[in-house]
Amino acid sequence: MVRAAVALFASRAYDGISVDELVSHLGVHRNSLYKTFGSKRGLYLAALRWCLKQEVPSLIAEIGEAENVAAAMQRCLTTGTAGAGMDLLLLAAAERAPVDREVAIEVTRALDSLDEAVGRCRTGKEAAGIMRSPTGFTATLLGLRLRVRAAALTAGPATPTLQHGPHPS
Amino acid sequence: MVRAAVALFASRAYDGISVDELVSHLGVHRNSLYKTFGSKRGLYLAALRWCLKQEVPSLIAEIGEAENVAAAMQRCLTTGTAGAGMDLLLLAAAERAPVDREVAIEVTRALDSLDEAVGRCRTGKEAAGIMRSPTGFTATLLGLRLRVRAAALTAGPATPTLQHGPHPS
DNA sequence: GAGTTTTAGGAATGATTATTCTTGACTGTT
DNA sequence: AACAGTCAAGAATAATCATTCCTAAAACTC
Repeated sequence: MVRAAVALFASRAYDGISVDELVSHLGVHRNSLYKTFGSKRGLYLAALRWCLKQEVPSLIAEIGEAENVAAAMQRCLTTGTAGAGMDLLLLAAAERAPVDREVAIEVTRALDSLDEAVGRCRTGKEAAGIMRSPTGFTATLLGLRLRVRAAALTAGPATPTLQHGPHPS
Repeated sequence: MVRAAVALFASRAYDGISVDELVSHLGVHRNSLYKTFGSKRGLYLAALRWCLKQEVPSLIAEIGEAENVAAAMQRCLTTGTAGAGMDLLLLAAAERAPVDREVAIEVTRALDSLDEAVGRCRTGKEAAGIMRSPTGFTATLLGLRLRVRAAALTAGPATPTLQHGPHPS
């Protein structure tokens, strides 16, 4: 159930998802939603936390197994659940974190974990060009995913998952 | 007037800004808003287009005058109106572009212009490490600004404009 | 200075929102 | 079989949303 909520909250902005849409797509019905999570925001926070708890270690593992920074980026952008997970992180950072302190805390904690993983990784010091800190890796990751999402509507809905990858070869 | 709309739309998500808030912060009153722009979305598009038309050349100029890629990044992140302008671009890309095709077209055009400027710049080929295409520069730029915004609420409102710059020295 | 057109200001409107309440069906216990 | 409690399903509620309409004031023309 939370997984379906993650997919919905990752697709559009928080205010663009109505409770009616949640209960119809989640199978669960209105009363249980409020009984279990208290409010729409409660469900959102639960979805965000569940998503980050499983997404951040997954991304860290991908980074650790990559042989260089470019490969790590590629892995992060193409790993299985990265689509919905990273989109939710992206939306949370862009539109909820500035107005919801708990979301901000959750988001910064996740991003800091990623930074630390990049710094610990043996490929961390390879990022010497423009990204002098591991923050740059995380920022580039989010920025690339952002561009893919932003361009999705311009070329028809038949666009595959990734098109603007960092290295086409 | 459009400038004030840019500042508002850059601060929160599109659905989080009500028309009441717009007319009270813009000085102009409801009737003229609908007479001039037709709808809330019309005003949003006008604000986005006005903002991009003046922001993108400004960023391109900053990139062109920088002596290396790191300096270009620093310039882009600290230039005068970059705050509101880049925040609006960021929010438009994250939450409006996936659901509004005209916004998507506007955003991708702006980002592609930035890419082209980076590629033409004499410092473009310096980005050899992880960003093998100029797209990486733009992505990192957006990602860094995204992190600053996301972390703004975690450490109290007294945080200065930039804290997570790419190189603290 | 009178008449006409525009403009401001705010009160309706109708739709949609998140949340709660009521009603009816189902389950477990004795 | 009878009763207590849980749960689903949707109707009601109160607020807010974007948008339109109406009335009065102001500005411009002649």
